[in-house]
Amino acid sequence: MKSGYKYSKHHVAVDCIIFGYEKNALKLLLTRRVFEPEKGKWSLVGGWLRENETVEEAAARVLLQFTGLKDIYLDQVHVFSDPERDFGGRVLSIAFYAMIRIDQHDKKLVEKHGAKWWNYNRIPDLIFDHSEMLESAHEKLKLKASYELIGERLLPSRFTMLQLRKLYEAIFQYSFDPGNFRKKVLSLRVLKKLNIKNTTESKRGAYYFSFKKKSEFPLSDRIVKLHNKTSHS
Amino acid sequence: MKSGYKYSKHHVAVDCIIFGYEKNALKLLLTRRVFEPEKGKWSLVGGWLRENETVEEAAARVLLQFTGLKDIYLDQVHVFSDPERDFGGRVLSIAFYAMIRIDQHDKKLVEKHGAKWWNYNRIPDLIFDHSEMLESAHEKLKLKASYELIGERLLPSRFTMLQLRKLYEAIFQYSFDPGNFRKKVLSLRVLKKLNIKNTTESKRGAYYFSFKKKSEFPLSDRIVKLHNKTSHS
DNA sequence: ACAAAAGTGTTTCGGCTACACCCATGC
DNA sequence: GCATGGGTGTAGCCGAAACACTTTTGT
Repeated sequence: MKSGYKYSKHHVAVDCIIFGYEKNALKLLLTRRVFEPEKGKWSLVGGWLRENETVEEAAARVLLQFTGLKDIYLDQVHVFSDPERDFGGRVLSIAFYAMIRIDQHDKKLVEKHGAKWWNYNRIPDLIFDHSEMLESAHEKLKLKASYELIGERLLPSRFTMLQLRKLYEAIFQYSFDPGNFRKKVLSLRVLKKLNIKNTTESKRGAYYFSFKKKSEFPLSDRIVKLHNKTSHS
Repeated sequence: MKSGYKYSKHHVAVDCIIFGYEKNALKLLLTRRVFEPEKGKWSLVGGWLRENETVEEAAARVLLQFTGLKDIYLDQVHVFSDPERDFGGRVLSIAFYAMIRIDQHDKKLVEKHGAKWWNYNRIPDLIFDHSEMLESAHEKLKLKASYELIGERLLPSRFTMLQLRKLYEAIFQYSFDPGNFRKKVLSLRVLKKLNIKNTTESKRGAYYFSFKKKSEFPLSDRIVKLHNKTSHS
């Protein structure tokens, strides 16, 4: 592509921290690096940025290639740009984190690329600064999860309150009070209770929930409090 | 610099959203673009990434060049990478926001570069996607200011509670209750009251405050609550 | 006298926490 | 019967919000 600029150019990569959730455990998709340097070592899933795409498109392309999934949730984490970070030369890397539903992805693609899902609390050593990227991504995930109820992109389409809570406990490494967690989550009015019970995880059986679609949100939820609010002068 | 990689390379720029604060108003440093395309139009302060520096170093270099200041607070905002975003060719831009004390910077440098401080609510049209960058930076600034007391890097070394509150009101575009704001801020225990009064902004006079240095934080502040806390199993 | 900011006190409200308690059921 | 998760209720605490009120001083 043409460019009128005459300054130095740089290799740019995207690296994806791909979170998944299965069997009450937070997971991460890692791959063995297929070229030198550090060939064969465990690495985040990444790829090179091409001429005519945004970094988001590059990350989505990499995700598609490794999981067969489109329209995956992606969010920029940070740019890592230490000139020495990649032993093979100066490479900027833009880290993204993604959330995918493990039950939906293409396992054969994962195998084909020599990738593997790892339990989040047993991650092997990673190349370069990938551990640092992972940590930043985890922080960002926690921030997001503290602002809004996540799970729609990690859990199966229906799930019990226990499964949702275990997801949060895995993300925050913290035990939440079951009753309080339930009340808080339900107060957000983003879930709907299904008339189906899961009986595999408890004797009594627990109702399944799913995330409401946009069209299912009632229009009449309270918009403003009924008393005065200080407004800007 | 040597590189073993054989993939396409990209122009990479940094653009800085430089916040300042003066006369009870939030300000932004903008410059006139000095080369084509869009020469002469208002733009964020930016520069090209060089071979042997991080993007943070590039941003700091640009800041030094425009303000004469070192050790400025800088934080990554977002990467903007639409192939069409820069009319002159494919350029990735990494946006940073910075906070500087207007009273400390070198005004001659600003003039020399044809830059100018703008009142935040009267920003002119900006080139490319710079308005979008600005908006993202503002969001990020608000997030930071909601988590911790900022002002140390924007206000003079001593300031009144009124000045601090006006800063927050400028950032959030919202009027805060003076009494409640004061109590909240003081409860954070990060400010110290000086024995000097400012009498220019009120008849009665208001004590100056300054941010505590690290060494001034008491070691004996309560660390944990004295009752049990649910811990992770 | 009055306006305007400084600074303190008080009441109310809502959300979070801890925890008690009953339910349903498989073992 | 008992252990386990499901699910509901409630008392206490704490911080935010609203707002009253006193102080000080320049005009």
